[in-house]
Amino acid sequence: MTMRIKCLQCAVRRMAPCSALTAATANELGRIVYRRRISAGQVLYGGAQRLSSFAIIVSGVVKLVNFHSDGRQQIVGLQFPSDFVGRPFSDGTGLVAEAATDLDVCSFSGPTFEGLMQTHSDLERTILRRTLDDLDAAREWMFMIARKTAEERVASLLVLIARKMTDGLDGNVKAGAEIEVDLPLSRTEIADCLGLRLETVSRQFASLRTEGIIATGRRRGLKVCDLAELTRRAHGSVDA
Amino acid sequence: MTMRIKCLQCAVRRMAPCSALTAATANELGRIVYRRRISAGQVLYGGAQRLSSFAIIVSGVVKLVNFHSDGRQQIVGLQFPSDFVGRPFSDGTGLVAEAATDLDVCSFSGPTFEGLMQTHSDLERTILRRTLDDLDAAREWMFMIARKTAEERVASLLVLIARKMTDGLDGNVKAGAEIEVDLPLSRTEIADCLGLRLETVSRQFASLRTEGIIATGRRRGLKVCDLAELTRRAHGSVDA
DNA sequence: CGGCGCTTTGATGGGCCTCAACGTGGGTGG
DNA sequence: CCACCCACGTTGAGGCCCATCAAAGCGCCG
Repeated sequence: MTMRIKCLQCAVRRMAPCSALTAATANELGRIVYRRRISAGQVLYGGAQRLSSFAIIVSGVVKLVNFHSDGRQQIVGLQFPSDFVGRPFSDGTGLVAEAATDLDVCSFSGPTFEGLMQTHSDLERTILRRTLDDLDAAREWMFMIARKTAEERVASLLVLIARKMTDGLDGNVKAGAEIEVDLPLSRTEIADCLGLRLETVSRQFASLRTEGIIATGRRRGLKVCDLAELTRRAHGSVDA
Repeated sequence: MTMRIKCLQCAVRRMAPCSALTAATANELGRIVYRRRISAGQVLYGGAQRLSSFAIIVSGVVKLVNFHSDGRQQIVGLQFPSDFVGRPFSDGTGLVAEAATDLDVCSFSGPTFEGLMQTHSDLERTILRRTLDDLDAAREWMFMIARKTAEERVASLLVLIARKMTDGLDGNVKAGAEIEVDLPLSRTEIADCLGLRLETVSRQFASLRTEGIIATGRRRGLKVCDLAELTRRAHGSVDA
């Protein structure tokens, strides 16, 4: 009951998967959820311990990393507030979900959540829809990595981040306005996202900066001065 | 009834999604399925017509292509016999599923199949599991494209194809034996898969050929002479 | 202040792309 | 039957984009 009330006040309620559920299922979820703060660098699932838990992000960003034995690595996905994080029905596939920033999440134990999925088909359907969207996004991202130039990739990612980090906010995102965000990723992580090296990313930042399209703050600060031009440089958008 | 009998004789019965269903659901599916032959180049879903249908591949290979307005394109997935082809709950995402070879499929009309998914949760669960596997595969593939060298990519794809095209066959695949397959893709399509240009693919074939690891037949013929070495060159495998 | 992590900038080289020409097999029609 | 064509594959030469190696700048914290 208290849980239900909390959910009504939740910052991501409109977009989160829970909003697509029947009242009965939402109620069940409310009984098993626990709110957690997770600090940057912690692993949500995967890795050596074969962690298995599920979460809905309330604030913060999660990165999905594909590690390779020889040291090469690739970030294969990013999850933002209201996204669902977890891999049902698997003991991990070499993929690691790691907090890129500090997080607030609604967390569920693995077995409990999977059990609920089997008895409540609306929950299962919601997860299926999310998974299909993730799959579409992954394939868009693949195109970006395989076929776009370094500038296009950096621009694409910045547009994505700018959009994800500002929606949910009040009408601050009026077209043409400058957008200021704190990047959730380091230069190295951006490079890991885009299939580039960090030096290349840095050079692309410098290039966009001298052209007045973006401005960079001290550490992870970013100001998008000309979103329209940045979008143009991206030559097509990605979705997640 | 006749359908059920046909299913019992189906070549992909063991691995296809239908085998994971309850008898009742399988029966329902049997009532709406129709067997089709599809010739290479035809579109299964996506594209201008916003086609929506679902299929289980009995024989042949389907490619999922991401087209871009400026001509760039990328193959973001391959589907082999027993795989499920379709995109539920969407009118297409710019992705096109196209027959890479002639196909035999069990086909279902879009709305009918989606309706069945909503009333039969075991079907929905099966599709969810498939989708999760596809997502894992897509992310493995992403790593390959982003981080592997040209030789590693070509070797990875050849290992994948050799495996997919020979399993389901009788014990022909004894370790160390030579494997002969007909490639389901042209050089251009292979390049589209791997984020390379066709000339680069051709050169990698030449290099592997002179080293005696593979031999190439007249057109699409391929003989893997040393699967162990080819696997080593791949530096890690991909799954679909 | 000095050490450390992250970012920036520079110099150089290599891997793959690009453009171009040639080879080859399969189908066609006179 | 064979000359012709066309799609596809192969091979070569050159150049560019990005990786690599190296060093210096900058903010942060002890």
